[in-house]
Amino acid sequence: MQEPTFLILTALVAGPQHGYGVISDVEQISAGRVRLRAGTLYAAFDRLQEEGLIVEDREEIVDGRVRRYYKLTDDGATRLAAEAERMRRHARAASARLRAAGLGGMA
Amino acid sequence: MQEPTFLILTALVAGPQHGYGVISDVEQISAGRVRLRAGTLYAAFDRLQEEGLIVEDREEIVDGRVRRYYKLTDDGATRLAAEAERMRRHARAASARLRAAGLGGMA
DNA sequence: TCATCATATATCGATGATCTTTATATGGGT
DNA sequence: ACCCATATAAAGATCATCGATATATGATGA
Repeated sequence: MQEPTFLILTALVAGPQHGYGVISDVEQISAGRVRLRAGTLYAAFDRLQEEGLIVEDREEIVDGRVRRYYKLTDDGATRLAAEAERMRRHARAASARLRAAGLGGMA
Repeated sequence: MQEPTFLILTALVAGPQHGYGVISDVEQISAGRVRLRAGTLYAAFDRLQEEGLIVEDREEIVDGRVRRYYKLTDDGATRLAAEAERMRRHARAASARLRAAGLGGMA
């Protein structure tokens, strides 16, 4: 699972959100470092729904525009937890080795 | 940076290694979970050398077969440290939210 | 008022990067 | 005769990026 996908799932843990809500949330989560493109997001929505990790929650009409909300499924939460664990393990392995080698820009 | 690339760099922190050495090392680092394909590896070697994150170290001939060793550059180590930090941050954000929501398969 | 511009929202298609799959080549060990 | 270690290459898949389009409302300004 790549970074944008991971962050989209993370955003949805906090409750159902629509496209643009996810975009701003991800920007916050990543401290402004990850700015999702609309194309990336909506393609990911389709794919994740296909995989059963998210589902459409509801639609609202606000100022004449549709807002489509998606929410995380149980499978989605389980999957996200597994991915987080995997990332933590890999990050730990890398840092341990960098420390052992006295390298690694921890200036 | 995707997972295979990250793990290849991690493997090289421990010192210069050749293709098949990296494959076994990555298998160890990831506790058997990530098994690099030859195609993935050699393509990544080319790309990472292009980017200046690794360099060719030396060649050996063992039993008539070439072994080409690569090693991490300083840029490579810095980059790996940054990626590890980024992953840790994202993993932490996801876990915090999952915990707050009482979800997340931490059975 | 009317035209224009910006904003929020969603959609689509082309392109690009990275990984997977599969096949090929070679020399030594069993 | 076959398997293993090692490297290379090409086709295909997946996912992300980039850039464009569409629509309705709100804001700006002549």
